[in-house]
Amino acid sequence: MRLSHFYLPTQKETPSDAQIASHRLMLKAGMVYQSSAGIYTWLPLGLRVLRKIENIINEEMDAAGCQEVLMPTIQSAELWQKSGRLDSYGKEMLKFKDRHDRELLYGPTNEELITEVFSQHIKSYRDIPKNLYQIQWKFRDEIRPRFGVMRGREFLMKDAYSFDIDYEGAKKSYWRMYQTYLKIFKRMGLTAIPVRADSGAIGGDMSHEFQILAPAGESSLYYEVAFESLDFDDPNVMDEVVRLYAAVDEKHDPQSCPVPPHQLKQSKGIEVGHIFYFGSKYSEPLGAKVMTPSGQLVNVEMGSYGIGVSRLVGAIIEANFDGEGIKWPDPVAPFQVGIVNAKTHDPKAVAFADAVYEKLKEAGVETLYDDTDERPGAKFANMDLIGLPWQVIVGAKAVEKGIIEIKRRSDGTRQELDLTSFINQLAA
RNA sequence: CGGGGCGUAGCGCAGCCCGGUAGCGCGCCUGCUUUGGGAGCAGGAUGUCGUAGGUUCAAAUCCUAUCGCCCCGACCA
Repeated sequence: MRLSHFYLPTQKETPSDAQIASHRLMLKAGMVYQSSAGIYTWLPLGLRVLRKIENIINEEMDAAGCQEVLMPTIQSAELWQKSGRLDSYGKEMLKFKDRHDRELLYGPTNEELITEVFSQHIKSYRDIPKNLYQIQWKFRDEIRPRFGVMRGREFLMKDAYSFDIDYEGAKKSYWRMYQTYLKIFKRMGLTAIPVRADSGAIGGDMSHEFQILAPAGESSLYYEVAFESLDFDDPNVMDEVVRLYAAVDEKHDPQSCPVPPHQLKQSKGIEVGHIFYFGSKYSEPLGAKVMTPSGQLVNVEMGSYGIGVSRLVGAIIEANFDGEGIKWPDPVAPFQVGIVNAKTHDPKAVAFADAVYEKLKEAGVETLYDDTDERPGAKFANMDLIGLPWQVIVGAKAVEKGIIEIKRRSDGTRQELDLTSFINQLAA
């Protein structure tokens, strides 16, 4: 993509509304535009990151045997009456009426709807277990939205729902998701700590929140220091993770905590995922029953599994930035490479940079080519701000010797080499 | 929902107390110079001063109402 054709409204000055780093950087880097309190327009750069995150989630969910569906954002209030949540969910739920005076709502979550969808066709134990998920916009009318996309009113969420014949099956589904979540967050370059949690309005017995450690986080949690030295590539890591202690502060009782104080750490965390087991809480009132092998009709056993997709964009930035801007982990970066031609006045350098761009494109590398007439300093500052993992700088040596300068955004290291070597290095 | 703050050019702000018809920086446009870390000079464009009433000869400024946004708290993924 040529920058001259790309809509990237970066800003030099810090928007006054932004309090935390990720919010400030997302506005400065031209990723989002605030349309209302807690409601954002995603601009091209931000949307690319959102899509990267969605893709990782899709891949891992599919690999875990789940199937994607897409439910509507607007739901009938009638359904929520059956589950009893129409009133209990409270003012966070946005309700309105259509022209026929029928009450509708903008879905804050989808347990009711998915249960109905499921029970339309699934009647036998032979058809389960199943795990259906979607990535869809939700609306929760927060009292006070804040921190940009980290606590918006409208937000993109992956919500999955498992259906099993009995508790044993449901437990298996639960732990499969637990493991899948660790993989998903790891692929995004994050270390997520699964903490025991309250199940809140969703309800249920077994519940874990997945927290990213960050000072800007809104949750307070306690965890065993051993979490910090976990090797997530170790195949046995699951046993280890499950054994370790971690809890949100409401669930943490210093009296009964099994971990001695010197092995316990306290931190702020950003909740990026939450999984629940809730049995027949929704299947019973909504009549979702299946036949067992012995011919009995039983309420299906359910769990639900959320990931804050749009929140993750903010959370990843909170975990990866410096004074110059964002430092995207490779798997979620909007582009892998940014090309800066530092000699826009030199036709040979322009031709060289054009060629570099074409070759990277041919090699299938996602590239943003700053082909504008800005001065080098402005281009460098802009590249650092938007935080692409690699910067390719075309300067005097490119024209003379065919050597390009490569800057790694994450640690600032630079190397000089030819383009082919760089492409090979990317492929490795 | 309680407490506080702010709405003036695309962004950041001054002007308001003490009414006299709007300004600064960045950005944007033109020209010349410049060209490896957000350039310099010269010229230029851009405003229903959030909205609606009111007071006044005259309102960005004073009064009333209203809408929006932000911060702290409580609440929440």
